[in-house]
Amino acid sequence: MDSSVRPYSQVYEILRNAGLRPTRQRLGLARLLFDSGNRHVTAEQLHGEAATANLRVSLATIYNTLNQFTGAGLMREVVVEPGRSYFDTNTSDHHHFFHEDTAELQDIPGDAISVSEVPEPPAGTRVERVDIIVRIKG
Amino acid sequence: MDSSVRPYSQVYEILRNAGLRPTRQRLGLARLLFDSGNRHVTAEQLHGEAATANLRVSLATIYNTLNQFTGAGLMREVVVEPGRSYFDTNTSDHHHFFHEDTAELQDIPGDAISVSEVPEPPAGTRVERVDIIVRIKG
DNA sequence: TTTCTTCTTTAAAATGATTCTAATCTATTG
DNA sequence: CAATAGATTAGAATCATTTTAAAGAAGAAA
Repeated sequence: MDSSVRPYSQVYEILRNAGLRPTRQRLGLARLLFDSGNRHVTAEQLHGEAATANLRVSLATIYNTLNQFTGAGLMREVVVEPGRSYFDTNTSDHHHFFHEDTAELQDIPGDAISVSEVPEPPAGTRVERVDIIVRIKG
Repeated sequence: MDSSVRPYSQVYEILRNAGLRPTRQRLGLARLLFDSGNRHVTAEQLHGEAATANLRVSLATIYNTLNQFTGAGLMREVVVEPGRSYFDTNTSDHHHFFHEDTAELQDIPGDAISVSEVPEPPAGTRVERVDIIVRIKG
């Protein structure tokens, strides 16, 4: 149980359970994403962090991985701005503040917000998810 | 008060009030947008409609116009999907259904939805707007 | 009207985010 | 350890949107 090995074992399981091969790049990215609380990242951001962490990963792989993680339910995609995607490691039922000045996303804590009445969806459809974005300015 | 002139007079005023020169393309687009109830359009869609209506407008002008109308408060931009922008002619306080299958936007009628408690924004910020997207599937 | 100035439109190029391609690697299985 | 199925990569391609610079139209002044 070497201390340099332990950090990997957690994300290793996450990947196995998601049916994704635990490759070097996926393990590294998973560690960056899941080892430090809830995170909101763009592909470019994560690419930069990977470089800083001496993890060589191409941008294409960042996109693949982010999409695979999202597909596997490990992350959620949050759309707040045209032309940029944010990925959120918090998959529980929650909503967001979006700082229009800094383009940063922030979780709205706990039950600090909720919808009083989810409206009846049009006939023949079902509600998949409700997204609330509270846009704020400095 | 020729019937072929009347339709223009309404949008003419809209543009004047917004401080935008009533050019041929802006008048035409305004008519497509505001003359038939609330609409949700993408730039490409509007470009197609303009062509159908024999209004020659470049795509760059469609984008310019949509952004100017939005800046002037005549429309609202609704972000639901990465990589595509919807513009809504309904600027009143309301929210949306988003059909994930057809990628169509639909207004949530009247007060059929509301936020019970808008959470306290982080210190030093104010709430600019609250967007609710109810994602539905067929 | 004619002219002048300013704002608009436009085609085409540029940009930025994301996806695809096809070749090269690597994890897993036998 | 060899075979194979899946993953990674650099670079090209794509798509929506913005910019550029030049030509065109609107408003104001004369």
